[in-house]
Amino acid sequence: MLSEQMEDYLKAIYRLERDGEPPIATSTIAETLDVTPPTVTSMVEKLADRDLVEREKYKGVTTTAEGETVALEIIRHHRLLETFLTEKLGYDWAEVHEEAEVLEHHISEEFERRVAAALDEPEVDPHGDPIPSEALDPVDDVSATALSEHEEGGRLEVARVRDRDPAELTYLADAGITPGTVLTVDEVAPIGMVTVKLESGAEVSLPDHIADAIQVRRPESERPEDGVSEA
Amino acid sequence: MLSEQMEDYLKAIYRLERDGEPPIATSTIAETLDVTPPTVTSMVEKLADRDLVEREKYKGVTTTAEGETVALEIIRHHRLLETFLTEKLGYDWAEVHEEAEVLEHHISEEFERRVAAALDEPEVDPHGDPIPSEALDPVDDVSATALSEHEEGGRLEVARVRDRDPAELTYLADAGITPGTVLTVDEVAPIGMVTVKLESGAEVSLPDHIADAIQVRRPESERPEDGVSEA
DNA sequence: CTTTTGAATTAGACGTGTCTAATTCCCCCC
DNA sequence: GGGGGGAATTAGACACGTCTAATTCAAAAG
Repeated sequence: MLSEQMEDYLKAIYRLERDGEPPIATSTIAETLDVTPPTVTSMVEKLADRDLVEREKYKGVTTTAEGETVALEIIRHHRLLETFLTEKLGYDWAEVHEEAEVLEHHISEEFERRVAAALDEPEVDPHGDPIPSEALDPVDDVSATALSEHEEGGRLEVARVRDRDPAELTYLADAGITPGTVLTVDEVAPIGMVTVKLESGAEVSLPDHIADAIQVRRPESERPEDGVSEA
Repeated sequence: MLSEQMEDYLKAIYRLERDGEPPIATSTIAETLDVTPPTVTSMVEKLADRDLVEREKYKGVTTTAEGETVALEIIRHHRLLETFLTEKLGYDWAEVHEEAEVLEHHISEEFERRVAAALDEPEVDPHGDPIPSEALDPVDDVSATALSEHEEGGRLEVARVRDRDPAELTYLADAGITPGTVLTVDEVAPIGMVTVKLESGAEVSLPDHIADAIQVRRPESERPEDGVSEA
């Protein structure tokens, strides 16, 4: 699992990228998170080791697709929580931030889903900020069931990998599967597994529970920008 | 603040005390929390340093009144969360434990109050276990307002200190205020402060926000046992 | 093409929570 | 009342996230 701190760094870097110009400087991150620059350097090294950010020494960092996925996930948690606290628990909208800031790191995906459902899949939080959607538009799950139905054989682009377990993210990344990867589903091989073929020709077999985390779309479809700003 | 781990140790020790015979052995705690005995020894030393447990070397530990307060607080969080997840988010009662186990360490007192209110101050959780009450029976708050009204001048016993910030707990403990302490409210001195007099004759002035955390009752009143078992 | 200077990194340290291996202690049994 | 044996503690290590102080780098200024 990613530590709470790693999630915070990723979230901060992602936000800074949207405001200013990437790459993001060490000192900027340090100020944002209220830590010293050496601390940022060492944390950023760890993030880079896990391919969550791209790092150029002395220059700064940018998030990778994978890092961005994590950041969006946390931002989604945050905004969903703010909405929930306001709508369902009667918090004043001004006081939800602190609570959400903590809880965003500790809720499960199950909790996220249930809260979103209870709120009727909201698209903006009480501050009016857009809540990053769980699924990015024309999206399916690469899973035995979902795929045997309609996309089998077709070219698909990985849109997101909805998984917060870095062991699995790393596993997928090592196998060459990250957001942006184009793949085809080869067959719905042994029970409980899915086999996909990458553009490189490599074939990868995945257990269903991992395949389920991969969200895909048709390669050429437009990608409506996901508006995401300050929380 | 207490770490998540410290809270877990306290909760475990508290529970073990209720089952078996105190003092609780190092090895018992180790098994419960799935850590090694040396780890328990070192953690227990820290807990003892903060007066959250009483320790007898080579014998074991028992919780102090202060440690018990923390344990009960966490257990209350846990059971309130289980109830909330079940009632309001449609979780199956069998699957709430994991989620509550994590969240119990991260919700604020505000969240706790609002959840309890939303559930109509429940007294048992979905497993049927009693939810430790926020206030112990005939209880008031030692705060400027609460006290200027009815208990001014009377003898009061400290029932609980509802505060999870150890800096404040330590501050109070150092001042001689812990559960069981008998005190009188001297006057509602400068604005935003409360002055209390201890049996020792010492006078302590407290800012309202700390005084608010102290819950008192009349000294001789019965203390109906707070039924609390497994979660 | 130097020099300067401010930012970034390295070096070395610390507190927390954990571990394994070594040692010490308590207490029961003969 | 001395041994043994099992439990507990000490010793020493490590990963994490953080810090300060020292060093190195890069890019702008001359």
